[in-house]
Amino acid sequence: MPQKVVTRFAPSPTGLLHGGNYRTAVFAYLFARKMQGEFIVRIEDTDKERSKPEYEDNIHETLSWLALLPERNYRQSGNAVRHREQLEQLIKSGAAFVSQETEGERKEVIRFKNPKTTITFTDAIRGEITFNTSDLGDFVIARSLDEPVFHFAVVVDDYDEGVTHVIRGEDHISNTPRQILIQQALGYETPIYAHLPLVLGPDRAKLSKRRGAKALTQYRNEGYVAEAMINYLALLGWHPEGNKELFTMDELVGEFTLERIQKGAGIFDEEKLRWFNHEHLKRMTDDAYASRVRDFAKKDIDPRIVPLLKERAATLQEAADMLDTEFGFLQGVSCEPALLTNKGKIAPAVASKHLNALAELLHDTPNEGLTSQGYKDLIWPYATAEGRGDVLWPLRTALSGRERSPDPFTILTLVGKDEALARIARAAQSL
RNA sequence: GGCCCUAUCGUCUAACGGUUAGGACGCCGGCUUUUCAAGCCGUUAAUCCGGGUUCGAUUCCCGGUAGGGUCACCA
Repeated sequence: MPQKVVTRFAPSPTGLLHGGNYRTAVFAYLFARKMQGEFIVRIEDTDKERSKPEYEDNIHETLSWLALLPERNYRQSGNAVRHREQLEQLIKSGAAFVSQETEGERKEVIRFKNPKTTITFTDAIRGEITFNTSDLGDFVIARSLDEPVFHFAVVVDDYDEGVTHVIRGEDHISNTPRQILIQQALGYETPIYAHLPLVLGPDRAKLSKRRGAKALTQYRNEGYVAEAMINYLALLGWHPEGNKELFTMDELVGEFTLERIQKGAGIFDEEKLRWFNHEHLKRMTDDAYASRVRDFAKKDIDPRIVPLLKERAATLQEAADMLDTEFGFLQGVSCEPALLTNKGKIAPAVASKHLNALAELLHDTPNEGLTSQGYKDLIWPYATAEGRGDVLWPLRTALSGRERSPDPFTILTLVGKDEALARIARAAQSL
């Protein structure tokens, strides 16, 4: 029976993580699930100066938002006993030594004795990569027996946690040879490496907080949904066979392969993310959609407008905003003459004449109301005869009180005949 | 600078020696239209350059160029 696949996401909690960071998590998660293995998360907090609990919390929060749930959770600082033990062993075996320093912050650090050899490993995405380790020198693996440095701690942790596939960013390629050196000195098997292409910002530079890359949680705050974010991230640097682009998490798991990961870097494109978001929003059931908007906007939402909202809003934020703008007419209207006349383009007398005529037309309709199409059938002949712009603009603004809104027929079905008549009368009066 | 990685429309990408180089986002145009959206249709747009290999290169090899990564007592 083949060894069970274990992948890991190993971020350091030294800041808010961006899309590039989480794309790594997406790939590691997808691959683990595809192989029916385990996905684990390890918080690399060996840098005690810069690691902050709030960043760690943010990582877990984001991961659970994205539904990238790990089988196991670790914190690197929790493995201190093993680190010390393995460090001592390395020193005892002569593979590492305590070095007296003339520069730097400490008098003594622990260095790895570089065997000055050639390391070749097969990257699952790029193929064979060869390094000569000579120019690495005797690199530092710990500040002291109890303060291991990244290169050393990752090696021990990955081994102890049974990690079989190290899926990480391309920026780690040049770290790989020294990690392999440590593995060899410790007698560990080298895992399979898969170095992902970098995610770049619009400026073509590596995505970074300094350059304005957003924390992923910010997208959530801006009304992006996890389904869309996962879908977008998965397709940034990877592509399944065929032209399909919209996927659920389970579909992605089914299609995922390391072989189809891109080698070249990709740019994070918010426009495309927005499109994915809208598509995923549109695919939700009305109930699911309503509850998302309700949770996001912290407001109740009229179930009747859900289909309209779905069509118009690309993000939950936009939907929430429309509750007050495009759909604000549900709460009532106050109408300005300037709006009713489209800033004077329609003569007030003409507008009020049409409004009164429309009121008469509506008056004779059944009280239970018509469908949107029904109202259109009722009004259309009159509007066409009198000039659609002159008739429909005053009608729509009288009913909506807004420059932008759904069409008047739709509004009619939503506010009902009586309320509509009241609004029309009030508008006509104001002219 | 040394070492390493990479290179198809503006962007994300398909092609695994033979295609009019396909799709998607965006852009632009049209249709629809009372507004704003949405929707539908359409247009524009790419194999970095130079050598090989081959009957035939986006595809394989070499070189160049460009971009990126990395050279910490950060991860």
